[in-house]
Amino acid sequence: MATIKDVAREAGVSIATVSYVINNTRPVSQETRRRVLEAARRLNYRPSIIARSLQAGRTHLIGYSWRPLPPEHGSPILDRFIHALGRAAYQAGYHLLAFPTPDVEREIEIYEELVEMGRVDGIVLSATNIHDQRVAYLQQTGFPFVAFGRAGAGWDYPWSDVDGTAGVAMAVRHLYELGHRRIAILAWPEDSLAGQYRFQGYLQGLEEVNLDFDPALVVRVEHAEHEGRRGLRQLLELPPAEQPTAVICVSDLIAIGAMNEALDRGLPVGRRFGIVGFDDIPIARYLRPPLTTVRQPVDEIGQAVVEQLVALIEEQPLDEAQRHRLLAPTLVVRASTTAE
Amino acid sequence: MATIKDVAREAGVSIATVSYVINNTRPVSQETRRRVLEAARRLNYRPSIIARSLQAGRTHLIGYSWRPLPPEHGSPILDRFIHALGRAAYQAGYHLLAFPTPDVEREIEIYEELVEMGRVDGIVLSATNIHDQRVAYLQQTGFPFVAFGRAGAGWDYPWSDVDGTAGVAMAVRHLYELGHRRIAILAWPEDSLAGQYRFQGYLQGLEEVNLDFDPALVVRVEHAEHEGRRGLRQLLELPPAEQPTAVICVSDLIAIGAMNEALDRGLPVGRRFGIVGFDDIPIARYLRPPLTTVRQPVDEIGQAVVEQLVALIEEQPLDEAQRHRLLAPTLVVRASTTAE
DNA sequence: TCACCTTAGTTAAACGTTTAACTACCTCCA
DNA sequence: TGGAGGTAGTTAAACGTTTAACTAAGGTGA
Repeated sequence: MATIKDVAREAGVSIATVSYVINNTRPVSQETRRRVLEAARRLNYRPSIIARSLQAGRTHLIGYSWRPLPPEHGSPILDRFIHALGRAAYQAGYHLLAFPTPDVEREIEIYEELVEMGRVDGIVLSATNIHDQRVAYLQQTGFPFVAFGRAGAGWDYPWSDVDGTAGVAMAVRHLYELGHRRIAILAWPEDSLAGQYRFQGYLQGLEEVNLDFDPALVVRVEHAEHEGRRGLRQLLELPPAEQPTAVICVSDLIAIGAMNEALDRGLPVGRRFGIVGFDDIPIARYLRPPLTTVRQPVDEIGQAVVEQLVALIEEQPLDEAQRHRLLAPTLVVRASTTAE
Repeated sequence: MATIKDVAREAGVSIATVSYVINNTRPVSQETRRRVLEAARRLNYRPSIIARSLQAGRTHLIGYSWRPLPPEHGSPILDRFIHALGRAAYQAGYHLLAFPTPDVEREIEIYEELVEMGRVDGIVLSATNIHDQRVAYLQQTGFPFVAFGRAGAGWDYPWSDVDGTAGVAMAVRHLYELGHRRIAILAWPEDSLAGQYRFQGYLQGLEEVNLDFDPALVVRVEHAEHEGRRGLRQLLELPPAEQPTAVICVSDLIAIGAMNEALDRGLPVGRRFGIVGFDDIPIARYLRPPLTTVRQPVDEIGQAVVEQLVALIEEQPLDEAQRHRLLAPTLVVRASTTAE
């Protein structure tokens, strides 16, 4: 591997001159520049990124970690998010260091290691929770970080997020327009931040179309298929007149559970009994019936968090609109709400 | 951020001594060692990984790139593979640098950049194809790399792979035992290496159970849901007596297409008309009916390729058994072949 | 003619480690 | 008594860059 020294020798100049030519950081005479460039080309020279990093105190690496989920869940959104991050990072001149964290206990150690060894310049967080120790740690050390997902009360840091409220409200309006008047929701437990916003969208949607809120139509479920099933069962235990004619689910996995339960019971999923998911996971369109769902703008979020993080790292100021970015989801209408 | 100099000053020794203590690389007296450790603890010292990298000429980073797939496909296996790689890399003292490559044209540039700047110590390839320019480049430069997926003819490099042949043969036996005598396969085009091995498993399975090979029962399809549908349609255009009673699909996505088409036509998917997939994607178990499928041992493969790559990087010899590792998949039997 | 500026280049320090080579001291035994 | 050997530590070079400070040469204006 050729170094700057080799190029300097080959071109008959000092290494400083080579550096100035390569980085275009000071005027160099035509002739010398030509010789240097020529020598660099001949030797196939590339500056060592490590030496640069040491000198500059920057690695041009951004870290992203995710928590392992049981394989039967998959984590389609975060998977797509990794892709989006990688792409966006590359465009910004960075690379992505991706590390799955083991158990939540040892998680913070890994962050400390990465930060304190100077492995990465900044960190992207996702799936933050209310009292997130990673946030506490990073905030306290002043290390650059951003999150996919809004900050909990008491925190203030840059984030980008999907506007779950708008997404679910859209779903409510969609169902209302199809004639539904008793619309239920399978929501996450109250300690889920993202779940709260989506639930707000439910309330907001009901208000927009002038429907009364009925607590009996809200079931709190965990993120699992069998929980979706359980949620629907619980709704169907209501007296017939009080049963919903449509159900909004706070994730596609839950929607799959609800749909499976409905179909098992012979409910006509479609126009008469509507089911809406959230995420638009890749197979949503291939389910039977294909699932109407709220699509998260994952690529845009990846792009947004990288922009924010790079600004932080490079110490460019962020105004309020850039610090907190809420991206609009889209409603993808399929047969699970429209099939006759 | 404290450096080794700070620790040396604090402990009243030279930086060399600190280094020897930290790395346990030469005997140091009890007392001095105690003082150094104490100082390091007080200053919360961590060796800079960049400085170490520069000195050692190793980054302890391994690169993994994947090609972007259209979002309606998802790439569940490669997604799980990233997780597995990250975990395995961490355990081996490495980190994972994950980079999606843009168009195939500019792909090779990115590899050159990473390799020649010394960004990573080694590279993991996946989805290699017959005349893979990445393989050609890496082979030629002698840079350490391994692949998830076997080498094409003419190449020789370390790889780990799932034994697709065994997996499909298993599926054939399973269907045979259920009483099927006309078993079809929706296979990938012939230029797919992985597809070839799976197809071999089909032939091998037929032979094991003494069934004749019928070319009419083989349909070549691309990796897409609508291709699975098309494949099944084509099979059902055969005269009734020649139609298959079970179909093995070379991927779950194709199986989903085949299953959707079968159900649309009122075929009783299950014991009487069996469908088998390949991959065991996360939602396979939640399909209706749940999909019988061949599960790829993705975690083990991730582990295996990292072991191979680290051996290459650290110049430990690999014997033949370690150089090429074929991992057994498992057949996950669900209702798509057993439901009454 | 001389001081000063400009231009084009070089020298050397710095980034934070590791490690080979060296020094100083002590102990041991012939 | 003195050399050999061992122990515990230090010095300084090296890894490959960037960049501030310097030098040398030529041009310019008073």
